[in-house]
Amino acid sequence: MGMATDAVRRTNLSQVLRILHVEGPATRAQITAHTGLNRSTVGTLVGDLAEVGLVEEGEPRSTGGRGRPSPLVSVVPMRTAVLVIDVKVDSVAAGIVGLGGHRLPFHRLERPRVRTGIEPTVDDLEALARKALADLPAGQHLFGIAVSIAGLVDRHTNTVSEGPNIGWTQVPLPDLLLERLSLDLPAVMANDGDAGVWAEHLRGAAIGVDDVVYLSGEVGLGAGVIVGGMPLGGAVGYAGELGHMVVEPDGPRCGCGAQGCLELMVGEQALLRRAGQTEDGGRDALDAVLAAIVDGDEDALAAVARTGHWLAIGIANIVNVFNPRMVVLGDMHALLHPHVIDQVELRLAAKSLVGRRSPVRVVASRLGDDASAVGAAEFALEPLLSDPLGADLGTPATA
Amino acid sequence: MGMATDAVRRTNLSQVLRILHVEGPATRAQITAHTGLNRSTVGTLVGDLAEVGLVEEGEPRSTGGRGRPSPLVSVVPMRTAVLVIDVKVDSVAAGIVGLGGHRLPFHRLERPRVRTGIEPTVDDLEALARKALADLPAGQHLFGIAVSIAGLVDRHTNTVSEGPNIGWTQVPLPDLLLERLSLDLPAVMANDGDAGVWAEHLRGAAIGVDDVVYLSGEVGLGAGVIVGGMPLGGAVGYAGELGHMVVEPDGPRCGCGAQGCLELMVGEQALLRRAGQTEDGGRDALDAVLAAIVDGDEDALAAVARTGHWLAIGIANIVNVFNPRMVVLGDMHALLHPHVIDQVELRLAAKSLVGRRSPVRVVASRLGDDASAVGAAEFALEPLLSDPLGADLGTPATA
DNA sequence: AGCCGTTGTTGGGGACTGCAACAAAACAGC
DNA sequence: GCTGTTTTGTTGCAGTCCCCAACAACGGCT
Repeated sequence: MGMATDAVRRTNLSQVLRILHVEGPATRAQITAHTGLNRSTVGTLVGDLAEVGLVEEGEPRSTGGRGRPSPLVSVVPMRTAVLVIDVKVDSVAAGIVGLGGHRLPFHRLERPRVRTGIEPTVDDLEALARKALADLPAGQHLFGIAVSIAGLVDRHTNTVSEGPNIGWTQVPLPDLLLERLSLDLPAVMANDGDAGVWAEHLRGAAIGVDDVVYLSGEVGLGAGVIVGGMPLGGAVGYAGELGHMVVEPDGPRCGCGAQGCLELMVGEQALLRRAGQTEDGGRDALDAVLAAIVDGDEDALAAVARTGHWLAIGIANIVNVFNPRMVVLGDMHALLHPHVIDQVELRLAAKSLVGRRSPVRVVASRLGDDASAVGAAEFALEPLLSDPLGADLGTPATA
Repeated sequence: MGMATDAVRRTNLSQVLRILHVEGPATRAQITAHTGLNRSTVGTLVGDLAEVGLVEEGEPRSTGGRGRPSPLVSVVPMRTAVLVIDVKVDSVAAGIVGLGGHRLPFHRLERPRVRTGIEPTVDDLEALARKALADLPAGQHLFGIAVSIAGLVDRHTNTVSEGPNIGWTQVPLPDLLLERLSLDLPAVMANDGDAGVWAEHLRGAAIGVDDVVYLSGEVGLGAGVIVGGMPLGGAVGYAGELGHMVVEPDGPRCGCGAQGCLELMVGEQALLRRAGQTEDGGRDALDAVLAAIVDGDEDALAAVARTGHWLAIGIANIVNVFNPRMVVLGDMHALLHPHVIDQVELRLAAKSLVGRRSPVRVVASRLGDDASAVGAAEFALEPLLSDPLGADLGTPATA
């Protein structure tokens, strides 16, 4: 891979667009300071990006300081957008996310927790996607489609290799959807944990933190990891299945074949069972447990403490493995955060080789339910951000 | 960080030197094919590198094919070298490693497994280092010093934050050594597992494999991880402490404060205890157990099977976490490899969500004892490889 | 009103790579 | 033994991109 001079231009264009995309509008002067490039260079770069319609210039506004006012440069939010599909266990959603992270309200559909087949789900997704596409003003460019799903995703083939809690195998979901929608667009699919941590890293609780682990308990335990600012993928994209780390070899059997996987010990079903609720009570049962905790109910407190115990073991392991600066808890575990954080921090301080020496912040998610969708959208936009002028900007929507 | 045109030159020089360093001598034509750069560009790049003495040109030699013979370009092995110090539990060593991975025989000193203090060890290291430096022909350039050590290494401060099996805390080992040797050189220090996996990746069992985990059992369980071709470091360099992943929460107490850490279950002491040897028998006791296995001794076989059981659990966890293409076993576990591989592969196929779908090769180390030293040397050479002309080539040795 | 400081713009220069033509060196065939 | 072919290294030229310096624009401050 030799590097030619044109790679310089590509890299610099990419950097400018990425700054505007991630950090919001900025003046040319700020871009200059941020990149270290020359004023004149930044000028031409912004000009090139403006020419293809990716960015635009606002009116010069006085900042109160001296000197010539600098116009704010910002991305054109909906000029290029992606269609996002989010497949969770308890709900499915679709929406439009534009450059700069601007997003229209998602269309979300709660659904019963039965192991439904593929077809009914795809039906739902198609309907939601059509609603989302209807939001897109005619003439706007659709750059791609992004799917986030709770399951193993083979990133090379864009197929769901298995959703242990959904019951699918080898489903080329993006292809199915594109066919249903009669669209021909680049597609990406990501595991919900991988997408979630990327979102929290770019626009959530972990902004500026380059080593993060995200744990998000819905029915299983979704997880995602960022090391050195880059998503951890592994050989085929299966990395980060932290929920299937065995922490109790004689524990209950897991659908994955092992016994005592972390997700069995800290998952929703375990908590509900410990609290005396029906395991499959879903969100209602969980709310009941949380209310009981607030009321000081002893059984509920004991149940949460038990979950906290295992969560602390799991996080301590994770800290020893990844030495992150931050652990973000999403979904159910975000709700449990205030009730388990003491246990977790105590264990990190006392019983974790790495946690004792390298401070770790354990915080709740900031993006909540939307994290995985936002992250998937960012993955889909990546080709555009890497090569702003070389990437095909997509066709104007004509639906 | 904006990219200027000079970065192009730096990158291309770096790439050419790296090719020669890692893959050995090559013709200009091969470099051209490998980099995708133009013939003329490669010519000037090689010329620049030759001018500062980093590479040299051999005689043109006919390859038997048609066409003008191309002279082999190769790095000048000992022109720039690093002094490597390797601190293991059972031995310490020092040696010289030159560009291209060429190394003079290491000076290794076995030592008793007592928790010796810092001073005696540094005395030994100084003596070994002086022997190693004496190997270096006068006039050769010493580029830096590299230390590999079995313990937590803070990569920002170059200190040993703790060697659980050595009993040190907060020791700035490279500084101590440089002072003893009256040298003033750039220093790097690395955890033995991190160095080991880097070595196996560049010059050992994992060449060309970009997602690798290395497990090396001496007294504890050293580990190192490469994800996407880059070493896993984490926030301060403590990542990869896989030996302190808790796999048996009610298990024996570990020096780290937790119970049931993996290294307690698969480490040398556990094996010796299970086999009826004294726990601190060291290499002799281990050899006895290995011999007993070959003889078919039932107790020994049972002991190894028990270790294999836990190793399989540990590796299955690791595979779920990292989705590697390869797991390399070093030191004691390399010796155990033939006796445990079946258990490990069985578990990966049956009880690992990721292992079942993404093939993992579990192999024995190829570099053995020298892995960590070789890897540390590569870390020390990194600045030179990244910026061949900008890096200070160091002063000619005058010892 | 005039000066100052900051910012954007423009023209020239330098560095680097790619391209094309030419030279060098060995093999194959007659 | 000679010539044509093939592969490789080298040289001069052109294109691209960034940096630099000078100049212009513009609002605040005195």
